[in-house]
Amino acid sequence: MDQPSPAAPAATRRSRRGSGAVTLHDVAKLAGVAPITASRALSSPKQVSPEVLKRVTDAVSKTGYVRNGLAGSLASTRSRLVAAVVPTIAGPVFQNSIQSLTEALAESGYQLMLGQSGYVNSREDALLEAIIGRRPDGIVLTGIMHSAEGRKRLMAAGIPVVETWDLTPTPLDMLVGFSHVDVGTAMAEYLIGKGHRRLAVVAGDDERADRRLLSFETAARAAGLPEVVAVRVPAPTTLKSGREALGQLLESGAVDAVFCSSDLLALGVLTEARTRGIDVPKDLAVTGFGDLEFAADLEPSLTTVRIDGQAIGRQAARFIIDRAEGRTAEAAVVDVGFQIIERASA
Amino acid sequence: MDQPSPAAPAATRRSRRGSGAVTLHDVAKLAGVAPITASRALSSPKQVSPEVLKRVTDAVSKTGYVRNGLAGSLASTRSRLVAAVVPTIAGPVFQNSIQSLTEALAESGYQLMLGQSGYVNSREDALLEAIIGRRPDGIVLTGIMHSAEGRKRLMAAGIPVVETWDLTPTPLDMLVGFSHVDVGTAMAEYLIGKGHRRLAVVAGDDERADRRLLSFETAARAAGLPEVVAVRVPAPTTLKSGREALGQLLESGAVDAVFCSSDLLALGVLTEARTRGIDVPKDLAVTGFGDLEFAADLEPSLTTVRIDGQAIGRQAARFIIDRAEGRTAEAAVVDVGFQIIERASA
DNA sequence: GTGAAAGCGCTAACAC
DNA sequence: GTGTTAGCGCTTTCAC
Repeated sequence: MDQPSPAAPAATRRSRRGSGAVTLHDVAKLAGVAPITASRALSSPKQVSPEVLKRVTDAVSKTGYVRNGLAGSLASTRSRLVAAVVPTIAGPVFQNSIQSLTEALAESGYQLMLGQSGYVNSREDALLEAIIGRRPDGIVLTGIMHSAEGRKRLMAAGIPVVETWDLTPTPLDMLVGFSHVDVGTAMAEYLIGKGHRRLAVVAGDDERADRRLLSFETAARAAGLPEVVAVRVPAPTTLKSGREALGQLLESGAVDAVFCSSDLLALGVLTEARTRGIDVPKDLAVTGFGDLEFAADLEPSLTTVRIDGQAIGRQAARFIIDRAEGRTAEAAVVDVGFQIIERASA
Repeated sequence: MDQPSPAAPAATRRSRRGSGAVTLHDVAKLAGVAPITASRALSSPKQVSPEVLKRVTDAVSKTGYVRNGLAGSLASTRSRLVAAVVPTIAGPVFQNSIQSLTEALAESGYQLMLGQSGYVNSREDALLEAIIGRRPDGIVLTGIMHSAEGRKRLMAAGIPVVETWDLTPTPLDMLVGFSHVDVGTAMAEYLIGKGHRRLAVVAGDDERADRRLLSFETAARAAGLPEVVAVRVPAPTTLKSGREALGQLLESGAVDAVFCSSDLLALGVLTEARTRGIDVPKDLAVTGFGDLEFAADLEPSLTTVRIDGQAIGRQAARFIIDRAEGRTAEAAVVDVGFQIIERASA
């Protein structure tokens, strides 16, 4: 049965092109079944007799076969790949989301593809093209897709999309987030309720922070307070920006409460306040945003807005997997809300 | 020339299966060329006459065609996908690397696939299988691949591998990192040189931190100092762990310098020291590891070990792209080194 | 510079 | 439960 050829290594050699790797064909031949049967044995073992199953798994371990997912995806039009787009991975804000997203996906056999759009939207289009080209089973966006071009492409691609970390009356598809407007309002009311009158904001230069700032200002105005002093810093926000921002703030006059658009910024403000001998919270109330892991253990501990990033990631995964498996996703929009965590700094 | 069928939408409908999306065939037909010509027009425009190029690009924009990378990868055995494995994305340590890796890859048209292995190696095997199945053009590992099974699989797969953030005399393939042993030694010598005698370490429970700890202890012993006091904390490290660790440290007697295995841990130690009225650096020297963005702006600013995470990411990308494009990677091992950044805390 | 033919490795659809 | 057939959408090879 063997061709008169030089003694070949265990793994069968394929005809002309290809990677030279072991294929399902090789496994099937070794197990004495048809390729499709080997395929079934690997992807849905129950559909196959125990005997055949054993022969196939034996052949797999004997050859060291690893399924070519590219070929499988092409044939089945299901890639089990999910793309996530974040402004940058360097900010700690989205880490929890990405982590839980990755985990939840992995549990169901899906893999995450990561793209960074930057805070400017210029790269987004090229990124989108690269992503769609891979035919992921879903795309998770950080924030809302605003660009008309982007929306069009995404809709045309017919790939399930989850927008996150924001709320909009006009979601592209699915959505899991919370209202930045409500955050700004709630924080203003919280600080006002604590008796603060001269409010300030240190906000990163990004669109969501802007909206928190705006509603914060509106609420302050509505309460008859003096105009909110706002300092803008570049995104992504840093401790350093926070320190510098407090300096600027103090120059522009008296201020008794600062709402920072990230916990890192707040840590900067806290640090600068300390070096200047400003007592927090007595002389100055400081609040952050994100409730990062370190917020509770700062000195003073940080009053901040808790966003359940894990829940966002998990829910986004659920949404996409449900779609991919053909289950109808029951709800297209989930508002995970937020919570003001009262601690020592305000 | 048209079949007597109901007026169809712009995009041609395909025969039976498939995604229903526009294919290269559709584009080619519209442009009046063969599919392969359309393919060339898109992937190597120079090989095609200007006239044909225009007809093809017009057809692309008219149809909204997006290349199916799955099919392309299958045919060309080049996926332009690179996998990265990190213990967790939640620690800030690897962020710079991942970010610059992602960027460098994107610039050359490659995409990043992200996998989290956790700090325990149990998930690693399943992850590896999932990754290899996608036939990435390269795999970037955080740390060294130790498991024999993992090494075997990786070698068998024939995929370029870059191990990072460490050094070993027996790399799997390519390597870009630095010596943790040297870091430990250098930091011990630095602190000893500053006159400190009672050294301590707060280290995350991970294998690389272990090695820094070990060489730190060895150097202290060699200098005739009393035994180093070590506190282990769970990985990933947190500010909270740092605070608690200092508490433990103080119980075990006098200590005048602490080397923390991450800057976050060091921030915790700094915070706890302040609340206890311990003056840093007068009563206690504190050093970190990582030189995270915030280290320079803490109060006191943090003496720490700078690792150029960006360089690691960039070099890893270079390595893999060079391999993928068939250029011989000139050097298989790059030691990016490290630097002790002297600031106020020690 | 352009094209025809032949797969890449897998799975959906339809048998039996 | 298992097999046959026919692609998924692209690119390689080899012609012209």
